[in-house]
Amino acid sequence: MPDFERCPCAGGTLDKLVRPAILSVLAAGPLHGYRLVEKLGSLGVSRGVQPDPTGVYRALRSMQRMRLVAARWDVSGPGPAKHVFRLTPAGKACLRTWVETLTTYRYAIDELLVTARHAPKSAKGSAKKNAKRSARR
Amino acid sequence: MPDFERCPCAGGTLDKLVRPAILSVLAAGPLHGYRLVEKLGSLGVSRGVQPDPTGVYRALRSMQRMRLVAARWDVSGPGPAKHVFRLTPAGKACLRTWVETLTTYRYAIDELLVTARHAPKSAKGSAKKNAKRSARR
DNA sequence: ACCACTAGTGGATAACGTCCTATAGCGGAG
DNA sequence: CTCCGCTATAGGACGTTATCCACTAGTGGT
Repeated sequence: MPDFERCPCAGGTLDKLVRPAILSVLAAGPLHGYRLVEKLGSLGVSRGVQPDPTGVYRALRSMQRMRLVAARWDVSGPGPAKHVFRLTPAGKACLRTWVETLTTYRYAIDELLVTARHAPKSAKGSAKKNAKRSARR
Repeated sequence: MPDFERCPCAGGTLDKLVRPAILSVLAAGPLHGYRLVEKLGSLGVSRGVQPDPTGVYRALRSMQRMRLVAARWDVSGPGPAKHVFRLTPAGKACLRTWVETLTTYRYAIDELLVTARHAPKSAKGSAKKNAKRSARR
């Protein structure tokens, strides 16, 4: 079997969870981008690896344009200025929508897993082409 | 609250499942693209709507280049020529990898759902910021 | 002075899905 | 007979999203 390192099946391209993850973390309280990245990295959704900061920052700006999060600059503490984000009511509504969507998505994956585990078993067990699934459809 | 019609949270962009879905369907036996699209549409992963044929065809060609599926032309029946695809052993291995990946992914979604449902409840519950500001750098 | 860490960003690229359009075979309505 | 519509496949253009690389800037340690 070939190496599936850069095949989507290896999971490298399964994403789309950055935004709901951000919203989830922000739901616990305002936070600035850098800490957010750290939290996301420890969230399990990231499977151990720190998410790309650029992606997080861009998602934040996008969500800010959508009024899902509001931002302010914090220059009080030490170090560089921090961009602190907090959820807006719209962001909370968005998160609730995400919960519904992800629940549906989870069901879809469940169903797909059942379908996937149905047939493939062994590499040569498909000698039932004559078995005819008579009814059906 | 704004309309979330074109927000990712509405689920319109949750995808990445076309490839494993194709592999799953093909695991049950060879099929040509058009029927495949129909099957995928009735699979629940598609939430009722037929997947975009172009996307399916492109995924098929991509997977053909990766030797995950093999194709032949069927001109025996009536109507236009049909491109019939079947899984290769590599394709079956890929599907098994997908099963592992999606299982992991499902766990990540579960965890994210737990996190998401943790805090947001009402719009005013986050009055605990003073509680633990002391420690931590 | 140099370097590492914190904090935030822009550019380029690639993957993937989606909309619109085009083709070819073929069967039925007018 | 022509037009229409369904089956079946495919290309072009576009938008979104993630990732890699490089950059600015503050702060403190060697």
